[in-house]
Amino acid sequence: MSNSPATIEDVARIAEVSIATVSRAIHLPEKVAVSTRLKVNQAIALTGYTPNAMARSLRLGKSNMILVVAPDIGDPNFSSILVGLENEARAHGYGVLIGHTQNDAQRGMEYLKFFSSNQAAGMILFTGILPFGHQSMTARLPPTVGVFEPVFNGGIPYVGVDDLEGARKAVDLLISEGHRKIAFIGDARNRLAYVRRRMGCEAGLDAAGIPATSRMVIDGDGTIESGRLAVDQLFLRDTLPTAFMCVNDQTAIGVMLGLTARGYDVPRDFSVTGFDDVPQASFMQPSLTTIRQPRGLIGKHAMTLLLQLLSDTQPDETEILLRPDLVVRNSVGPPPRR
Amino acid sequence: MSNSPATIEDVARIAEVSIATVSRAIHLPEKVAVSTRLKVNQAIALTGYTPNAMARSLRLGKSNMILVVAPDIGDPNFSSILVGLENEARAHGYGVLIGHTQNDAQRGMEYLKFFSSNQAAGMILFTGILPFGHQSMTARLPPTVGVFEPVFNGGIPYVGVDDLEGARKAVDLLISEGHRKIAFIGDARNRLAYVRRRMGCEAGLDAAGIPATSRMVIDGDGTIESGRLAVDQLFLRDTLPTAFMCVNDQTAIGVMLGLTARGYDVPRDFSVTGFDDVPQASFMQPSLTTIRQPRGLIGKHAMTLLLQLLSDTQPDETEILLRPDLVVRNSVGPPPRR
DNA sequence: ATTTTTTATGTAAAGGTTTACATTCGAACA
DNA sequence: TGTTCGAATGTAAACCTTTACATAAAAAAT
Repeated sequence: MSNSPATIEDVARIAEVSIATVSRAIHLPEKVAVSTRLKVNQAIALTGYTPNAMARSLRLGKSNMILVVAPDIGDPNFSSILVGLENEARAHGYGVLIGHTQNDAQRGMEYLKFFSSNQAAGMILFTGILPFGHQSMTARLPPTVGVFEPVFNGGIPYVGVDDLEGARKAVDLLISEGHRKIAFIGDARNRLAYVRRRMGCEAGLDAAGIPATSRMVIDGDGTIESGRLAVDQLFLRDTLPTAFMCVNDQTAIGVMLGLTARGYDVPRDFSVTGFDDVPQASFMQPSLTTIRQPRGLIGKHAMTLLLQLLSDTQPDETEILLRPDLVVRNSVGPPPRR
Repeated sequence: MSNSPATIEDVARIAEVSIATVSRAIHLPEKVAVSTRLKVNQAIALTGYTPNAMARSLRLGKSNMILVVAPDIGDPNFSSILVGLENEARAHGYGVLIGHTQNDAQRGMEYLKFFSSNQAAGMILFTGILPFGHQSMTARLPPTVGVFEPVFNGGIPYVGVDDLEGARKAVDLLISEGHRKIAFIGDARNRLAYVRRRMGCEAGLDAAGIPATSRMVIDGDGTIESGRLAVDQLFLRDTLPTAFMCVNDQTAIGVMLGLTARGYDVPRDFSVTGFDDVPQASFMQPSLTTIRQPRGLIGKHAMTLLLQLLSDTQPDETEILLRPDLVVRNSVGPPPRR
């Protein structure tokens, strides 16, 4: 037992073969005679040999790490996807490296070092914006898969949820409860999620024959605070909605807090729906009716797609939209009779 | 512009120096003449050269990755610490690799490959148990720092919160509100956090001269469900407490749900305190009074400690206990008059 | 002016793999 | 028996750094 880790050479010496044979016994076992293979395996067991991944990566010019970049790794929405990503990666011998940008392009750029220095083979991106300052680099993009939002650059596959269908489910629930005056509370209009969710909402309203005059739209920035503000803005108007369909849970939580602060009861006086099903949603009082993102699955699919990309397999699809589920809780009821 | 990334040799050729000089210009700039340094830097800029981290690690026998192992990376408690860890690591040129064990020793073992294959230099461990099956491996432990709980093996530094002080703050609040009959709801008795928090609780009760007969203890497993069960168990007794001091927030949430389900109002009928300040705590109805773990700081300190270990500096301390803060919300009030 | 010291740079080895190519050996074939 | 082929193994180069050691040149000391 030496104190430094065993190398392929140690194994070769003990098995009385050349290092090439050891390497082959590991990676192309069918190319080496059964008897030798046995000797090699015994030697490996004896020495506790594990191939040095650095030497391997250097030789192969390929790393076995996947970089996962998110705006905020503390975000609960992010962390549950991470589980799916990591499981899938590990199952294929890859490790997961994480980074967060805080929406700072500078920060994003820093993570590119992992590619130029060969430390990562591919990237999972949680934001629609590529962390690239210079367009020039776009040419040498590492294999990348987007999550949640399509990446702002053609040709990058992404995995998300069918926003349109999800939004439709939410608005249909409200309509079926009898709501006719529905406000859509959005975040940023340039985000695809916004566009799609709003389209789903409008489609539902259209189908129910609800006139444009009964529809309201307020945009914020997707935070709890912006939900609160949206309520304030609406209360300045002469007509109020009976239901708030929110572009995400944070906004919905803000809306509920805003309504509660004004002394109203949800769902007696107003109904509220969210989108995402963040962990807090079930702990709100009342608990929030929302659309669930199948987060574990999203992670799994995204990683599968990336691994396909890395193995030069043409990926099956370039856009995977998973089916979102309506989670009925207690923030929706029939509109009050006035 | 070749399509393969520039190597040190490309830089050397352009700068008209040897590769050794380029390497030195990067790592020991003071050892190379100003004029040459300039030439080298220009060549680097021109080629966009980034050192190949694999070759570097191979040569140095050291990786620049830190493995972070947690039972569950989806845990919100975990993810906010991750932010602190990652920031500190990145600031020192290290990357963060993540893994989760689901409390499965087998899984834990898998992550050890990152060390035997030289892919990680050190480890941050979120559970008190080392992911080692064979004791024999203990000898060759990678540099490790524990978080939250001390690692079940002497000599491994750890960063956590002063449980005793935190618990004391919680129980003192309850006592100052007038509570005399206080139940401590715990998780597993063999966990150090349990022991310390309970000691803090008892110390407060002692100081207030509260007799043993007014103290109750129920143990569960730290989940929401076990909090609910604890309430059920207590209601089978002849004397009830007026306040529940819970070993963590999950338990406290369970207790609140259990009390609410029985038709009681918190804090009118019973007071409840938690420990941790998980994100949900502020969204409960009523919001939960609890002890905050300074998570970002914990992560930062843990990584600092590990980096010291890696640079062979004798770490300043071997146990860092951060000061926990009492977060007063709405789950505590005076005991009801009966 | 000569020797010694210091400073700047270069040469080459080493780190652990993988793999193209070369070699050996036995089996199959004519 | 001699030739050809295939299978199994070995040899050595390459991947890209860092750094001990050697060398050369310049500065300092005599």
